[in-house]
Amino acid sequence: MKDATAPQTRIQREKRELILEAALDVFAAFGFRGSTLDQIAERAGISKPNLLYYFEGKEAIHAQLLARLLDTWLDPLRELNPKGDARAEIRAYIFRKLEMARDYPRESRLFANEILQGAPRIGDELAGPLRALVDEKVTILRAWMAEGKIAKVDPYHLIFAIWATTQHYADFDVQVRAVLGRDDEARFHDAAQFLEQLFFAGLDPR
Amino acid sequence: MKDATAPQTRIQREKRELILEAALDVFAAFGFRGSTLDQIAERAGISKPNLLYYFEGKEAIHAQLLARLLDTWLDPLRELNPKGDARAEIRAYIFRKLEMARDYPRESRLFANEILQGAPRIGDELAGPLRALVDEKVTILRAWMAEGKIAKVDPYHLIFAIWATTQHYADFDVQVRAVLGRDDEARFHDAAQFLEQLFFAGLDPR
DNA sequence: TGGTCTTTTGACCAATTGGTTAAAAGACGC
DNA sequence: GCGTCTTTTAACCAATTGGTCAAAAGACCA
Repeated sequence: MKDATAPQTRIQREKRELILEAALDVFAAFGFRGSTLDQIAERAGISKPNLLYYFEGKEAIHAQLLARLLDTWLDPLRELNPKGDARAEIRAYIFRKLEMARDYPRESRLFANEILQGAPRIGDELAGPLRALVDEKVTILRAWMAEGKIAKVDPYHLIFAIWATTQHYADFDVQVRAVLGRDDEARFHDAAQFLEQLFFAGLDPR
Repeated sequence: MKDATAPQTRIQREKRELILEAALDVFAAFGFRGSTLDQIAERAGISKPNLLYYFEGKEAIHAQLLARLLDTWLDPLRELNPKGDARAEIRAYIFRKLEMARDYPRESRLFANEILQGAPRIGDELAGPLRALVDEKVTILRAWMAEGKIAKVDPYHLIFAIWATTQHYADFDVQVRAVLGRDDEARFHDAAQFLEQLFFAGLDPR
């Protein structure tokens, strides 16, 4: 085995998935260097040599997780439609990002860990595809601003603000929980409502 | 030596400071588990046994850094003055936080790493003093909202949004740089201007 | 200059790390 | 039931980890 390309049997696909699932837990919590193969193997319920039968090594598992992540992470931004209504499009983008923070917090933390550590493994991805996509969407935002559809603000920092405010609920989950109280089920509903107000009205009293 | 309480000689104070400085670099970049004493010793330019002459161990160095951090991290929020002008106070708070992200990015990342990993060492600090401080300031924000000084929004999520948007420039620095281009010196100026607009007017076209 | 206290380090240690190997145990078609 | 291929693991391994120790090297003052 050990060939990552085209896993064949059902059992191979399942085991690889099982390992990636366990690895996501561990890498998201401790970062690449802070995670160990023993931890991952134990969480996956298999032996370490068995784990290494399915993946070439620690790097390979991490790389696979990052590749998958990057593939879907930017989907919400890609969907920003220049032909749609400006406010509706931005609102939808914010909500999609917030949903991702809610539904895929481990992926968000995996990404946060990688960036915090200087993006040693996805630096090229950031400078290339990510930057290109952002530039493209910034053009759309600028057009909307020129048409008077939305306020004239720095479009780059607008995107950063959307990333920051939404991902915060995944990455800083422990802090949010500590402040709001143990299990606030309305958390994401309240966050959505707040972000809507913040981005579309600011703190100006009406 | 090895007694953390009351370091006496000048040389002791300097060496401990040197070590903490090096450790901040390393812990901020790799998190607790991803950092090694050899790394820290090398960056400090001393031998590992020498490092362990000044600190009890890896935990002790990390604990000291966190203690220091927590002591100053919440200062900006503490300064939010209930007797001041609502908008001016919030604006000042945002700017102070942004300044901290600019001037102390390593501290911000150290904190981010700790939270990302589930706050195993400062969980009590979050549930205790942090929560209490936030609750206190939320009361002030609610009063301002009742007086019509600022819009009625969820005050907790408002604080989260300020934390998220400002710390983003320290924690996700690599990503910000990759998107904006290598060395955008106006970055923090633009960020300040944008945040002012976002929080005090939103995206409504004027 | 000698004596004491502080500071520094080379040599070492047990535990853990990522990873290998060879052989055992299953799975599966016949 | 048999032969082959896949899957699993016990037993290792070299390197790195956090940490110790005893002795050397400085610092400082009489």
